[in-house]
Amino acid sequence: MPQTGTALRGSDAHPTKIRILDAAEELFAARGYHGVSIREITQMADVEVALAHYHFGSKEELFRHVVTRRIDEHCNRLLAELDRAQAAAPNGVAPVEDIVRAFCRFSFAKTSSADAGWKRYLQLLARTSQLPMYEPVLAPINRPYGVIIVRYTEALRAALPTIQPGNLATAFYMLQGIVSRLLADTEMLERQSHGLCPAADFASHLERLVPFVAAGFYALAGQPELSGARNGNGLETESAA
Amino acid sequence: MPQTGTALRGSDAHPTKIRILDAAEELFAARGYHGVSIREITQMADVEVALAHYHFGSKEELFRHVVTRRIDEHCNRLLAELDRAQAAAPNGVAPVEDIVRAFCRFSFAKTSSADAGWKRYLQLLARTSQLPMYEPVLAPINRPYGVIIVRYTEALRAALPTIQPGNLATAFYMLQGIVSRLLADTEMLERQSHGLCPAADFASHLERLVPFVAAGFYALAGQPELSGARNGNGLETESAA
DNA sequence: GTCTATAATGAGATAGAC
DNA sequence: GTCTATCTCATTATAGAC
Repeated sequence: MPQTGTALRGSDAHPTKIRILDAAEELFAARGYHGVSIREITQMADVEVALAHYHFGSKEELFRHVVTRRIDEHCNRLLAELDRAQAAAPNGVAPVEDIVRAFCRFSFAKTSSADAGWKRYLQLLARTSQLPMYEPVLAPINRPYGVIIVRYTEALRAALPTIQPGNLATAFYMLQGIVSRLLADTEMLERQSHGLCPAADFASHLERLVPFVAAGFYALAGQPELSGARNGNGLETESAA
Repeated sequence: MPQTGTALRGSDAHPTKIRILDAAEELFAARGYHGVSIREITQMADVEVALAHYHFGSKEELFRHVVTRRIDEHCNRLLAELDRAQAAAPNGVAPVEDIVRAFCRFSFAKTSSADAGWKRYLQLLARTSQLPMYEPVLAPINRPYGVIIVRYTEALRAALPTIQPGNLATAFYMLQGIVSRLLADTEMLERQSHGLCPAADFASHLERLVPFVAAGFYALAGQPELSGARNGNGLETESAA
């Protein structure tokens, strides 16, 4: 009988295509795109090298597939969390704290869950998002993620009617930097805190992140927009003796 | 006459060793350790491939030299800025705002100055510090940087006597995440703000970062230490319909 | 869909003349 | 210190049998 769809192989839990994607996800997250070879990936997946090319064509295409496999669910959940926060607010305007929490909830939950695949995918995004990768690879990430930025920015503006646009964009960007670093998880926080803040304890991270970031937003909401001309505001270090 | 030290070549502005280091710094910052070949580096430096091996031995050694070339001055300046902030305080206890500013000043100034070398070095650190690199390469970075963490943590604790150790470590870690992302500079902020926050305008970044982060520190200073047992605090997403 | 075999290229590193 | 030439190995990718 001709099997038209992807079929499970007799003995293995997952079909070849999935095994390659899983291995690629793990290795790309650990060492980046250039730091991993297809041979390593197929070796970890326990399949022949040629199968990676058969299923995905090229290494670049494989990387794209690793990202696009989860990006839609990821973005949908980020939006769903925001919707939930706004629905819980009486007038539809969620407070900053709830918006910040909504932005973290799904990622933190997946990273601290038993689902190693999601954890590695989020690590991969967090670690590579700070590198300027070629557009063909980065485009499938940036396109859906752009919607998230817009929706959250709107929600934050509604929660902070007095905030200036530049302050809002920068504050949200700082939130993203914090979340990204927590998801990248190089155990730096655990080392710096001498074990007091375990890298995997995302419930604690969230309980600290929310008041920290919310207070930051409120502080910037009370600040006027910066003027274009600034002199002597603390960035010159060369002239001083 | 025998020239014992490194000598300038007749026509070029810099000696070979420096040219290789400069090219390596730029390329490693742009694409990471694995994304660059020695041949690319020597080509950009306009020297023969063999010279990279003559001067530095191996690619890994070359990368180490790129980092260690500036790490001491970098760390000394970070400490000097902190000393300056503490000296300016009447009782030697600098306020949080000044400590945060001290932590950013040197890096921000160098990145927005005309010195492209420092900008790339800081980019390299910011971009690779989120990747779990092998110890032999990362050790020369982490050793001197560890002193910075300790000194700044002590200063922050003095400024915030009521803050709990876990909250302090996490807040400082969040500050590092923000600074790191700003230095990595993939122009994400500029895109998200529709050009309102130019990536290179670090004076504005600092004016927004300081009140944001300081408010976050104050918020966490008023929070009790987290208890070990936490249930149902907002990280479960699977069960809900 | 899976395997073996191989093509074609680029990598890090070294030897030895100058 | 610098250059040419080369060694050795790993890489991506493909062709073709099963």
